[in-house]
Amino acid sequence: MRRRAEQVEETRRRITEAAVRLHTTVGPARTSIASVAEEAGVTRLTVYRHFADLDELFVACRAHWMAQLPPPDASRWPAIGDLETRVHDALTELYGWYRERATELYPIYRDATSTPTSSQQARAAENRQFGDALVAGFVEAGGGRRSLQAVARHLCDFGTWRSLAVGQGLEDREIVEIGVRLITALIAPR
Amino acid sequence: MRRRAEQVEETRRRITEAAVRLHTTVGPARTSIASVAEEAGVTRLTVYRHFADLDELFVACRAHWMAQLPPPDASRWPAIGDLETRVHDALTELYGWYRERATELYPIYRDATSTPTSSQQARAAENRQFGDALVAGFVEAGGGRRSLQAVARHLCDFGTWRSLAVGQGLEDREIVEIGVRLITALIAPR
DNA sequence: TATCGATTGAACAGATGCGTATACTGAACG
DNA sequence: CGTTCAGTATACGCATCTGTTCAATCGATA
Repeated sequence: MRRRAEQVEETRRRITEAAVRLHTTVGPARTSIASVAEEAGVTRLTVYRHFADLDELFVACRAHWMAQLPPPDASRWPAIGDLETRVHDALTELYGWYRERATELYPIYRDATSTPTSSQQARAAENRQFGDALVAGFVEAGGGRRSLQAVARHLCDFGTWRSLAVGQGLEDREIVEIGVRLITALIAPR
Repeated sequence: MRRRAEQVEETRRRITEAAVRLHTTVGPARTSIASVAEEAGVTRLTVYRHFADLDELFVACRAHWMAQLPPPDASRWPAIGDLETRVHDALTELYGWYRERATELYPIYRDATSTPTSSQQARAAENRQFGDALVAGFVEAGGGRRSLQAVARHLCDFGTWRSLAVGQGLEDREIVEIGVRLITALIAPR
């Protein structure tokens, strides 16, 4: 029963991709089971057969979407010893990914509260990893370490990038430069 | 027909305040005409009689809400000649207002897309005024003026304050300090 | 006291979504 | 070639919200 299983998987894939399409366009808040079924060219019942609810479907979507173009790997950032170089390279990498996925990322970011709690926590944890990797080895010293870590996380947030890139029309290198200046200004003694 | 008019106004006020209560708690996205009517202790028909649709109601709410505790007046900021002092004082004032209204402001900020276009534009314009007043007289010179203006607006955005205050747990004075450092770092020659 | 008008109460039709049930189709499988 | 089962077609009951209609109420007003 090889071919049979393949067809089932194919259907599941079509549903998943239809959901991805809706999540990244109209957004999770307006993505109903009915609309997913229609988008996938499938009956509502078929969707129910594969996914218990929208949350389960969302988690599958997230995995599918992330696998296609994974975000930067922050674990390599701390290896860059010079902080200015590190912030520059890391933010360039991260913002490049944000820009590439901006239109798809925005509806999910906007409708974050319509998203399963587990996914919200996953995104928050991922963002924390970015920020912490950005200033790893530097937060331990100095009195303003709370601020430094907070700013690092803020700089790695999609909302921050979007505010400056889309909202204010800045180019990535300009935003990176701002980030570098800010971090170095916070490290430097008053 | 003085008293009669008063009672009509009273009903309108009850509806408006009920809507404010819903907008600032469950958010505009989940505020239906039916729920407003119920919250106001009034029939749906009465709501229809006073407001054509939810957008009209929202605009009335916004005015009512703003009148009770108006945001800072940015027009006085440019008078502060010393940039560091100006940024410090202005951000302290603005962030204080944000913190005071944070819980009410958040649902509106989150459900911004469920909000009438006119209100969205009004909020955007207001934010631009804040940011521009923050660095008025300093953007004209220097090559990084685009960045400076963009950063100023970003610093005055409710989303920025919320990211650092609520998301990262910073106190207002810490955020203000970050803003001051960032602006001065951008002004200072490389 | 009679009238005007804001508000009510009840009801209608329509849209959209949910979750569930039934019987049917058709192709892969043994 | 008959069984199995993913997917279809259709339907039901339930919930929420929408916009509209009609008759009834009830108080301020002239």
